[in-house]
Amino acid sequence: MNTREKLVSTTSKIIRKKGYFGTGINEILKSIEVPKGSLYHHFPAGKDELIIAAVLYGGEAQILKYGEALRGKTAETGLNAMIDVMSKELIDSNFEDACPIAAVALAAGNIDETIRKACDKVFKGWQQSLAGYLERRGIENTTEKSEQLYAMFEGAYILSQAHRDVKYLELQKKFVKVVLEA
Amino acid sequence: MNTREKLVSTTSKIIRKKGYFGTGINEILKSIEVPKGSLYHHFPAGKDELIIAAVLYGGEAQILKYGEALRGKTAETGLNAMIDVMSKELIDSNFEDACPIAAVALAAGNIDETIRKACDKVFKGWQQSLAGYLERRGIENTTEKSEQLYAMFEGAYILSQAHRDVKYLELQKKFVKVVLEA
DNA sequence: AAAAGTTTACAGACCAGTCGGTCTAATTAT
DNA sequence: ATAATTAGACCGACTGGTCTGTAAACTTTT
Repeated sequence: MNTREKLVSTTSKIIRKKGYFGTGINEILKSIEVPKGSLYHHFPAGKDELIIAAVLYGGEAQILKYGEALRGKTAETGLNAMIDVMSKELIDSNFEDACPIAAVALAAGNIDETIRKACDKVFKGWQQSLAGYLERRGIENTTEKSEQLYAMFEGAYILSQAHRDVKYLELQKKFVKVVLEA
Repeated sequence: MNTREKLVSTTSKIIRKKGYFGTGINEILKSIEVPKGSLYHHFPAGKDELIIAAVLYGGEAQILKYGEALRGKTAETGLNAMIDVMSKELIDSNFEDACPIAAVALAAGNIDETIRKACDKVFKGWQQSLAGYLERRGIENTTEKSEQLYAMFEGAYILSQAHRDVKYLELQKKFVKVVLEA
């Protein structure tokens, strides 16, 4: 793993815990023992450029995880497996890891517009990927339903994190069914 | 409006835009021209104590707004009015204001536990208030449905903010119906 | 193939500015 | 008088970012 990759993956990790403002360059560099010069060599525009790379990287990592959970299953069992993946992430991180995109997106209205666009792009990628999955299973109105499912999951994730209890995510299994049949 | 109230309401405003880490004490004090000594007189424990007060204050303000939107309407039209309130908030703030609680809750796993508990308390208050509202309209399974509705709204709010388009919130109107009838 | 030049990557001291927080003094209200 | 509140100078730690410099790996020239 080269210096650039280390920077991006570590930033992605810290972002999930502390968001844009809470993630400090010095903290990142210290944790992987990379000097500042290297950071500004790979990311001349500094923090914001690094954050954008981390957002895209985190989004990609997430889509792979979800894709694996969905693969080869019916729509309902696949989505339930995806919910289990989210629950596991929360529990494994002791409820410290937020959704990697939401963690940044929440402050996005007040930071550089290019960062918001990166979040937007990742969200859209997730949604389209899910829509394709539903389409392949002969479901109708896949755009609308995939949008709705992501909204539900995103909200349930946040509520579960705040409560330190995955019950909101579990509840989604019931309503996944309702949405698919709607 | 006394100094304490000014501190709390201003902090609540800034929190919505920048979250816990992005909200600086100096910025708050400067914007309302209050000296530091006053802050530490009213909130001896400093930033965290102020943030908690702001979270509770913001939660209370929100519940009043929503209550007003719901009042005297059927469940479905009331909830649609509530969705409109959220959309209006986003648009009026140029998509800069996040949900006042989510903005803090997202980092809550990594800051003082008492702050997370304040977020939790507000969320629970919202949910119970909505459950009571549904109950009074003769709807069944009100606990589960109010939890689900808040998860949906929370997620739709975040997605709408990231997209700078209230279409995700609008979409909820369709699924409010579905949830109520489930 | 050797030397010279050029690019890429790593390294960290250093900077001005800001952070949350403390402290003492002055002012105001009771 | 006494307590509550306002006022702001000040502190060390930390922020993101700049700067100069080194070292190795490529080309290019001879």
